[in-house]
Amino acid sequence: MKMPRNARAAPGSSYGQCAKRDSITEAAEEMFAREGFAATSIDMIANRAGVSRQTIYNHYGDKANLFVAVVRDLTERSNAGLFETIAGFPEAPADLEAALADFAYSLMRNCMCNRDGKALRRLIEAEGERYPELFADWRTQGPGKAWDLIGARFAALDHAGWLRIDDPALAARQFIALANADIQMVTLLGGLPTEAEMRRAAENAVRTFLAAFGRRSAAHEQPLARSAPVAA
Amino acid sequence: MKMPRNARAAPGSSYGQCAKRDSITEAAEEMFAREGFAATSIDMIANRAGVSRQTIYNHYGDKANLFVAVVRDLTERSNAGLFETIAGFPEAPADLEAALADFAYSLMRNCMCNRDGKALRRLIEAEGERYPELFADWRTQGPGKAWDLIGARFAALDHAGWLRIDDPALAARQFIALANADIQMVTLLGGLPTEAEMRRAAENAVRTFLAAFGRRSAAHEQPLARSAPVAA
DNA sequence: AGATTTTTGGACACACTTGTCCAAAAGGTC
DNA sequence: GACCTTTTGGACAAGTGTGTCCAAAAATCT
Repeated sequence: MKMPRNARAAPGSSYGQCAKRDSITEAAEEMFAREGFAATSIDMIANRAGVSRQTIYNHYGDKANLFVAVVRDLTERSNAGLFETIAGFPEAPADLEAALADFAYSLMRNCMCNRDGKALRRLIEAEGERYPELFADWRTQGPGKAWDLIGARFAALDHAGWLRIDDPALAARQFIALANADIQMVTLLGGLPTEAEMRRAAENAVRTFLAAFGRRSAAHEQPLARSAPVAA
Repeated sequence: MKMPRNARAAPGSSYGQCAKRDSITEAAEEMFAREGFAATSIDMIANRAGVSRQTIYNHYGDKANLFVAVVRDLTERSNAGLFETIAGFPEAPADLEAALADFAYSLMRNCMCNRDGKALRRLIEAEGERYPELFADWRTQGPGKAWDLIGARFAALDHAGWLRIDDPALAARQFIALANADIQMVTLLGGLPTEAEMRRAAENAVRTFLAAFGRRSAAHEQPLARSAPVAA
């Protein structure tokens, strides 16, 4: 009985099939991200997945095919995590600075600096120019929407009197960029920042973001007395 | 007569030699950056350089050797351009916002978004994790020093009453990060932003930077009347 | 248990790449 | 022109990678 290959959570019958498939994609994600497309051989993937080489050809037919499957998988998971994280944007926080720092932290933790985010970023940097259509989906469905969504949240905070923001999407991009300021060097060289580094990066980013976009009238009488920043 | 290979600008005799060498490194830089180390073959480089394959082996002996030469070359040129650009940091500008925007623009134009910067970034992203020692020099001699230098300039502007900055190096990182906010998507996918895009990115970045670190007392009486940002 | 499907390992052809060797050609120097 | 160096092209061996074929083994379904 031939089973459809795209049924992800088939009940019992194709359990083994999906397990093999998943172990293959997982191994391929790791290897492609670490070594790049050209430097990763099918045998390396088969080895890491604990699977015969032929099984990979049975499932994916082709190295290129496996690669696009990996990219699609990574894109879906990455975007899903992104929107889940955005859903936790602070609504009407008691402490705006702390709430935004928490949000920035979880954005780093769950999206930019987790395994999927790192892998996807490296694949995009390595192959994005040669195969732009491969990542067109990611671009429009991921960051494009994220900027709008976060921008909308900022606009809401503006409307509620917490912030003063003219261009919400720009503010969203700058918020993320500031969060990246302290960790870009780590991620660029292939590493992942520690949780403490991400915490500090989030705090530094939000302090500057609020200095630029915050309304100073409410609780902070003297804008001069900003707390001393933590060296990164 | 055996000529030393490291004399870059030897007078007349080895003119041809250096021309060959340079055309090889130039071609290798292009190919390695575009295709990655593994996917670039010596024949492709020889072809692009208009040189026999054997000549490459005569000069560099090894593919790996050629690669480190490329990285070193790129690092040197990139860092030199970086410091040259930093030397143009505004001293006592009549219009601080315009001056900083010009500086951010030339930083993008001459460092982050030129050919060398793009090539180096891709090589680091692709091979930085596997060969960290290859890029250790770049990291300490390039961005590490740049942050300190730019930070010192910011500190001077603070001291002169133009800005209010607690952590100069952090401000430098955030300044660069803000400049990247609008162009990171373009560069990530392998492209280079247009000059107009870089101008707008610089203006957006500096507007937010000054909103966070600028002294509002001087000329701007009402901080509410920020000019409308330009959509990117 | 019997039937069906998937998986496995190994052999295979084919193409590509690296790095070497070498003799002929081209180029510059005195 | 004679001398020396570099360059060239081509042949070559060794290794590696891709993708296919196939029969035996294992797993799964009924």
